[in-house]
Amino acid sequence: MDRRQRKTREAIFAAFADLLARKDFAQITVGEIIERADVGRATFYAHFETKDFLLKELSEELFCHIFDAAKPEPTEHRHIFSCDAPDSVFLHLFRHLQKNDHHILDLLACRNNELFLQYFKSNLRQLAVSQLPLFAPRKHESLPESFWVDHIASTFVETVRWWIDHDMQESAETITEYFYLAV
Amino acid sequence: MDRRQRKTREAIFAAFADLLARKDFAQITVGEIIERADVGRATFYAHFETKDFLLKELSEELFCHIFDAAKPEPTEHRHIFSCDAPDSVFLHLFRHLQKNDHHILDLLACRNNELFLQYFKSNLRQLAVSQLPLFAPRKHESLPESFWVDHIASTFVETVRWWIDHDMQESAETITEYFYLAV
DNA sequence: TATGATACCGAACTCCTTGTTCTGTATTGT
DNA sequence: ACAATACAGAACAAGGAGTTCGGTATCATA
Repeated sequence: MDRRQRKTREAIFAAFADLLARKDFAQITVGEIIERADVGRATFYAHFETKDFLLKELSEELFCHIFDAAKPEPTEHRHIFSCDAPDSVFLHLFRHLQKNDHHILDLLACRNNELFLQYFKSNLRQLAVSQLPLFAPRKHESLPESFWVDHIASTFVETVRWWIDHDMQESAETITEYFYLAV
Repeated sequence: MDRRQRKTREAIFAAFADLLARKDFAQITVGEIIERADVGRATFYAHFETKDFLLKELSEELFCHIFDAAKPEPTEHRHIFSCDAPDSVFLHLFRHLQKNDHHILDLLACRNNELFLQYFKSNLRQLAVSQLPLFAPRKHESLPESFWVDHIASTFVETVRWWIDHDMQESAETITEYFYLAV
């Protein structure tokens, strides 16, 4: 890709993420984004069809990053990600989130972004399916799998939100413990 | 309150709820609302400061209705609302929702309405606090209460959403069972 | 039934945001 | 050096939000 394109794209992403840390998605205007990104109006629309597509692409990029880092390698066996193992996949995720290196927390803290949540949960569901046997098999048998998977994904998101609302004072390990206790 | 005011207010609420069943909150314009409600533009703004305030007031009215119907009477004892009791408060809620008599399901199914969810969860948290001792005391002791309460409220909302997504084929009793198993 | 207050209608208006189109300029890869 | 392409920036049309105002209908009260 052209270096100019890359720089413009990154500038828009950065400006957008900055704004998301400050205000809700719905309140952010294209005018603000291009001003902060120092980019022409036509340029913005050459890169992103609409503001919603910008959020969509940003979400995809963020999750591609965080979930690739968290997913277990295919060569590894599942049992090392068991609930109490210190290197649980979810502990990895919580640790990754704690660093907030890609503004994911800002997107989660900001409300009015159902699209973002859909991506998050969609990725989490995939993860949950692979981890399903590790979650209390007793429940697993008496609940529809889709319900169970949804519940794990939702609980993860809500756990992170609770963490954010409490200024993330707990360690990633403690939060992981809460998560496993709740789910 | 003046009869004219009441009628106008109700017409706007009805039109708004109708539209919410069809499209997302963000996509609904004031023009559509007043056209469907057959009400003048200035009249709308005489009743509701903005479109967001309309959602706010509608939410308040809906929850006032549904939670007043669901809350246990102060004269009754808490223990009759125990987990397995057929007249659990949450079963009441699920039954009430199933009827969808006040368009609450439409508001839940429609995304992009974080404000509505805030009201829902706020009410649910109050309910959850009063029901707390009935939820697996083992967990209760090892988790912060606010986390626990949030988790119950969130799980309820997500359970309803799962129900909606699956066309509400399950009975209210079955969903209540799922809810208690998950939480 | 007369009257003053209040709610409503509807049109015109301003302001803001979105998304498009255009011209000229700068940067890229070759 | 050159052709392609990405950019800036301004001007533009379209549409929604919220306001203002003069005229009309409905209310409560006497």
